[in-house]
Amino acid sequence: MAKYQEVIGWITERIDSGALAPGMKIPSENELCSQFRISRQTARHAIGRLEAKGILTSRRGSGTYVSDLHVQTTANRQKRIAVITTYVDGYIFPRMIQGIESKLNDYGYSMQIAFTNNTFERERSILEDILQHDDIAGMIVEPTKSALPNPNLDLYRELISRRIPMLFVNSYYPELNCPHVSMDDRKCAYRAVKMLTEHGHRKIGCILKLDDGQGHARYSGYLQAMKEAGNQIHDDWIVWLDTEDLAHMEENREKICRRLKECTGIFAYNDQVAVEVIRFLGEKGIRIPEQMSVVSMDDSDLAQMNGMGLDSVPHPKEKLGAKAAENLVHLIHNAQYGATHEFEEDITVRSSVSNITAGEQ
Amino acid sequence: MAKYQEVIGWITERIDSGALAPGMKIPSENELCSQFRISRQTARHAIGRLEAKGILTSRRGSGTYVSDLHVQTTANRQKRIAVITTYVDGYIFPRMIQGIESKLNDYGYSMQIAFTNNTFERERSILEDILQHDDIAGMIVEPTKSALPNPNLDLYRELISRRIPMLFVNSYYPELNCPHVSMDDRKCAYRAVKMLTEHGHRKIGCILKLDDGQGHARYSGYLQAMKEAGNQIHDDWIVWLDTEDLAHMEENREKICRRLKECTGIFAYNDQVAVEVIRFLGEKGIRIPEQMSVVSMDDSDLAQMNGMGLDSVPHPKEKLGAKAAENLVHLIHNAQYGATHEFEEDITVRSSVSNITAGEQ
DNA sequence: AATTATTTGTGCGTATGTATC
DNA sequence: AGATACATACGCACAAATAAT
Repeated sequence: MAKYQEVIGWITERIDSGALAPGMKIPSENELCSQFRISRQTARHAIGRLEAKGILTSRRGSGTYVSDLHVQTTANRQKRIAVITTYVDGYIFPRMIQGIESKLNDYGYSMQIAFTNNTFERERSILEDILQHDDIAGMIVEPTKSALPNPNLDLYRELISRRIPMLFVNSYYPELNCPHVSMDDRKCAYRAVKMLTEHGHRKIGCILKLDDGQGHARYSGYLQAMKEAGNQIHDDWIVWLDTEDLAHMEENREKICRRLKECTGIFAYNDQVAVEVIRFLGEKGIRIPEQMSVVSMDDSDLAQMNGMGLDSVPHPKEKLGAKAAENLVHLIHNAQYGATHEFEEDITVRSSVSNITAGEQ
Repeated sequence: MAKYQEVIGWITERIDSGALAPGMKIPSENELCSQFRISRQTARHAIGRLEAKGILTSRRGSGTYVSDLHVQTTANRQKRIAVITTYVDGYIFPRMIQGIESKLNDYGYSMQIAFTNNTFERERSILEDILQHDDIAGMIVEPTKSALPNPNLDLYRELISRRIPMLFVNSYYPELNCPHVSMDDRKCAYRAVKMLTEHGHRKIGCILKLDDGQGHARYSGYLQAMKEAGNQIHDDWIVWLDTEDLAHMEENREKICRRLKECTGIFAYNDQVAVEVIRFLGEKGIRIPEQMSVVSMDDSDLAQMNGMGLDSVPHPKEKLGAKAAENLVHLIHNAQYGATHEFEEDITVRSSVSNITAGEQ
């Protein structure tokens, strides 16, 4: 290894470790000479290389300084934000993306986007691509299967170590300690289930998603509402589904119908689940809301489609996307900014919940 | 002026003038020494500066060469495609975008996206942003109001002069002579209207969009089908709407109902228009298809929503997006590639068209 | 306000190593 | 194998800008 490369290594290490902060003066050429026992030309060679890279700045008569990090980042990293979501087509996603893009645009940022289809493989290849180019100013990520151990945390950590501001939406990876913008899933679920208990329902089942963090948070809201109302909870009434189940709901048809047979009310993970369940019940001749009350979350288009009048807690969609974009921009300008925000929404009342009569209980 | 700067000036001038073309070898260090009567260190200093900038490349034992210009440009322009569409939320857009992203990803490209909301102002600021950064490998653009004179053609022409491969989707700007991937709007509209004529309809009205190129092409398909069936065409039966009208359909309610009063069939520009018109008719007690047959285009979710069984010519959505992405990638590798493709689709038959009885004619 | 020490910038000489042709 | 060309390294001298005295 060449001597000048040793010097380069020593300086870059000290910068990375923080011993040499941006703006600080590095040892003078002569000091490096005696320190490394090299000639001044060799020291100059090392400094020259780092100066060409933009890492150091020399001022004649004064010294050589570590470049201001801000100058470096704004030069390298353009005003482009990488957005990663699970899906784009349908449900709440287009409107959330619309909210992100629109607000980012207000702040002069452009948006680069990719979709994981809720698979770890795609998430990994997207992150690898971003790491390879390393030319973005920040990231907004909707987690993939956030309730399962994520095999791509190494890449997320690498991005964080490169000081790329990162903000999660809808859910978050608890291991990463990054800010997130989402619904307050626990509280919103609590309100949805409370809607049922206030209408006299005691036997309330729920269908949840097991691989998303939201599923766990919403479960906790369900438990709270049930406990508060003094309702008993049967494990049989709680159905856990994963992403793959949602794509093949027919397979779970019998299980769901059997498990919820005794219930008078159902809390569905989201509108997509609610619509399927209502269809299953309808095929068995069970009418909503007369024979079964249903509450759900997200208040998507589905909640009003096909004559559906589903009571659902609205996902803020554009509003959430815009808030995420806004907070990320703040985070870019101030790494200490408290960017986490959770929306508390009230359930939109339509016609999928009825009062329980005494006889039914 | 420093001696090494004179050398730098001499070399850069010879590169700019073309005397030193990319890939050519520059004089050796020793030759520069005698030529400028300088020491070898000074010559090395000059070469080192230019090497750091990426203008020269030294190869030990061989010589110093002018950097291949191609290497420079591909280093700048990463594998990122800029996508511009009018909207993202709802209708056919999410699925089209999904198709683009997925296929681009297969080819190793990432996607940067922005939405014009079908306004020239936003389109302009998006294009300005792209021009400023100049770091994309190609563009996929859904035109904004393609049937109206576009005030942003200067920016498109600037992008084209920078040899950025560009492909349009859904429609195109006729002034630009760029390839496009879209439906064959004329032929698809022809088939939709033919569906009505084959069911005996003679008095067929249509509601078209005047500011999109598709509106004009679909009108031409309508004319062809009507002419072929020997049907008379009344100007009164043809209603032209623009983007702003679509956002305030109520304002056009009376006009539409009056104009189409005598018709037995309607060809709607797309499902969004069809749904509104069917709602207007329903409010006047006119039943579909008994009293009025309706055909439409795009076959979006709307065509099956709310008990609708709309006969509609399907927009290829994902398929179209994927084809656009694929053809753009071909265009990037071969500027002469014939990237234009028009999909011919057959109408999806549901239940919004009925046979005309002799008495009704 | 002038002086002085420090620090980087420019320039030259020499020597040895190593890859290429 | 030898000539050529770049890579690394040390030595010195002086200029120009800066900072401290």
